Amino acid sequence: MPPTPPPNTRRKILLFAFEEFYHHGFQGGSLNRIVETAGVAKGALFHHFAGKRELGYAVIDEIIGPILESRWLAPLAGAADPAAVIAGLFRRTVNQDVRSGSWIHGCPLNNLAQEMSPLDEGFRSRIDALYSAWRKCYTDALAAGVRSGAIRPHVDPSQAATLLVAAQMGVWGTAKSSQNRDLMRQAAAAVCAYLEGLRTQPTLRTQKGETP
Amino acid sequence: MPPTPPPNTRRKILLFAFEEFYHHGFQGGSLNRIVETAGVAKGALFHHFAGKRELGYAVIDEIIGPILESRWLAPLAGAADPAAVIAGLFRRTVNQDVRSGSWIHGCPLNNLAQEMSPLDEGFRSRIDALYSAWRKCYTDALAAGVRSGAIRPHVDPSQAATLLVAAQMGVWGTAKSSQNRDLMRQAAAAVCAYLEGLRTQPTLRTQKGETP
Amino acid sequence: MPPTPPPNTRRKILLFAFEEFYHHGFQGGSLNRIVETAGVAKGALFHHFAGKRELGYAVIDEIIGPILESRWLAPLAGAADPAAVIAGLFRRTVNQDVRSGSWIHGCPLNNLAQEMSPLDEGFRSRIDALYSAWRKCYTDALAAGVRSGAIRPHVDPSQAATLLVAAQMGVWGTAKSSQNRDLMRQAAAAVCAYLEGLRTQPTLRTQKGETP
Amino acid sequence: MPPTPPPNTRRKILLFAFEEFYHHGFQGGSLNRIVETAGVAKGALFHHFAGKRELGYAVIDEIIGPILESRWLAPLAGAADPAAVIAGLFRRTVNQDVRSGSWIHGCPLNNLAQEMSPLDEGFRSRIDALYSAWRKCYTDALAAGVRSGAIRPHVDPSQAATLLVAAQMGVWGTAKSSQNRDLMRQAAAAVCAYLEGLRTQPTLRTQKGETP
DNA sequence: ACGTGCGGGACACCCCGTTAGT
DNA sequence: ACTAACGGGGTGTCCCGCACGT
Repeated sequence: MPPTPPPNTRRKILLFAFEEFYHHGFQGGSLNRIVETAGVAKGALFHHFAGKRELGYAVIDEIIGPILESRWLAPLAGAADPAAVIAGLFRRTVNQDVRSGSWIHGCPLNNLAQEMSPLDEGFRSRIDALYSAWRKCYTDALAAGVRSGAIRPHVDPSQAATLLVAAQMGVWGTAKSSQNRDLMRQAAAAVCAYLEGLRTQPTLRTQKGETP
Repeated sequence: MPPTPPPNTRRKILLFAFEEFYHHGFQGGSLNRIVETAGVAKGALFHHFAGKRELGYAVIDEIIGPILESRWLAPLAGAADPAAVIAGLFRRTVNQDVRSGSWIHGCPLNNLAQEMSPLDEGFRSRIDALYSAWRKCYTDALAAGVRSGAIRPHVDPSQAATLLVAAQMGVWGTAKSSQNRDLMRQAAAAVCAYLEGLRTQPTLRTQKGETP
Repeated sequence: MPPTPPPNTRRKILLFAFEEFYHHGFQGGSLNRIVETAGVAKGALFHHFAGKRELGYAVIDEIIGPILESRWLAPLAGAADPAAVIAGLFRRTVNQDVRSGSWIHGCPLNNLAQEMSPLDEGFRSRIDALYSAWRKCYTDALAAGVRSGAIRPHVDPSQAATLLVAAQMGVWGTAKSSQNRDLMRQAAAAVCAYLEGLRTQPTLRTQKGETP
Repeated sequence: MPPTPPPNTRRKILLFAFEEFYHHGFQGGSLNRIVETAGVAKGALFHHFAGKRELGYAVIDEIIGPILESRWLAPLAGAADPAAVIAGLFRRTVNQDVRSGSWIHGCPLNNLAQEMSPLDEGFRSRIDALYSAWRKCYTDALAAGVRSGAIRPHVDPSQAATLLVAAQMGVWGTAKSSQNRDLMRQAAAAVCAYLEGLRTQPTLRTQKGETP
């Protein structure tokens, strides 16, 4: 076990590549800029990654995937009231993105999805795998909710999950093109209202993480 | 009456530019390819448009805007049952896109929105104007429905319109990254189910243009 | 005799072409900019001039030549004390150029000479003709001064004229690259001192047109 | 000790760039021609220089500056009779340029000065620095001559230096636009006569390197 | 494991010139 | 006399990728 298990050039490149592609798109992103801002040489990049495309793949696998897992999937584990938890995630993430300013750049996964899915099968399959996992997570949680009685019985978990993921894309897309905080909040509120309609008892309105 | 029954090079460039940007994105789109496939010279392109960016603006203004108007906005004029009409538009357009194969490339407007909104204010404002018009059209139609009794009274037309437009983005985004016809249809069905929930009397399920 | 002998598009083009080439050089000058600022169409330019090169020739023949004649040559006609008159012209023109701000761009004729003489024989011969006329004018005036006794007898008029024209180039060149008014004035003063040394009697220092 | 006994691509590019700009001007010079004649790739050029402008800067700093130093400045170091040395430099350099044929293209520094000084501050300041050094060198040498008695006491060293540098511009400018060897020699002779007038004792007329 | 120098190729841009037409 | 549309070609730029070297 080395003291610093090398300065981990590879990880550094990945992080700056994520930023670059997030801000300029994949095609518009520049490897030169990445290595410059990361403070490493071109050779280092090509030592760790076979090319620009493979770097993009790695960004999805090693950066975006884990973010999705920790932000959207893990919090749902064993949720008693899945619709309420999902609504809470929406509200919390919207607030986080508005505060951090990253809401202007949209959702990293959706950005790559829209830009690269039709152009490269490697991107498409990786992105699709993440969205599939996302839908499956929601589907399972909602199905459990139906069984436990927290979700209305007539709800189709799979269909609702598909709509919720699609709506997530749409909410962040709306934010990006409108650059209007209120509109983004309104879109998120509409999703929350839809989620409320899935629940059995229309209980207390507010979840944790609300902002004034 | 123009001097020559115009060969309308400008229009030809616009159409091929739309195709190019639709298939490769704006940043990935190549002016060389556009003039090559359009069969015009570089000089002609730069005679009609000041540069790549202005060509992109013109594509939005003169191609995408009218498509949006004729496909999604005009059919809603004076609709007695707006939720049903919107649901019909969804089903019809999904079917059209699946048949034409264009569903793989997503929604032209959404593509540009995701790629260019944060990078260029000219793109952002034009795209936002179209989405705003879209939302306003839905809002007005739903509000009229509330007044006429076709839409449930507790529905917030503006919020529902925002969700519907966001969901449209999401449906086509889902299609693009999954390249799965059934998933796209499921997403569209979820939107239609949501729309059904907005209506006062749950009448006969099927609109024109349904496919199994 | 027409009232306005057409709006004289040709003349307008010439004047704006002179400005353009004066400010951007001939190679760097843009015909598009010329016709744009002149408010005429490309066709008009190519109707009056066979091409960029011929336009440049016409600028020399019809704009720069007359300016040279009226500013530097005509005032010397029949001068009793040629060295004093030439010195006065230097001082006056330096002051004019400093006031008008054109000193930063140097001498229009010298600019074209340096840029185009080795590249195009048409330019070179026209420019050389103007400089030859300039030198001949000085030579004749100095020779007359020698005969009249205003100029010291041992002075070689031709050699002195050559030096004076060369020094004029150098003064304006110095001004352009230094962008230093004092240095330009110092260079002009050195030329005047040289001229003073050509005169027979070192009389009163000041000529007309001095500035404080 | 560099890794490989360096093929010194950078130096090769600089030399060919100097030639290109000397013959076609900076704006008229073509990077394509430079890399082609130098036998290097475009990428190599842009690896060593940030762009055309920076390449031009480097040509001034690394090629023209040293030439000026070695040809005009260094020979004056510790000259006992500065006016005679300067006159000798003029005669020698004129002869060199006539023999090599480069006199047709004028003075590389003056060419760039006339073309680029008003267009780009980076060029202007670099060029001005060289001319300032040139003037300072002459000024110091003449001032030393005044102190040692080799130069007449009433001579203003600074003013004379300014005139000499300006005259150098003019001599080479005259050569370029006239393409007349005799005229160039006459102009140089006029400068030498002027220099002779600065000296205390009018000694033997001829310096080394005279040609008929 | 990582850095330097370099290879080509493609890109957007824009320019000068022409032609068909009024 | 004057114009709009158009033709190609050339420009500087810059990018991705590789082959050495340490």
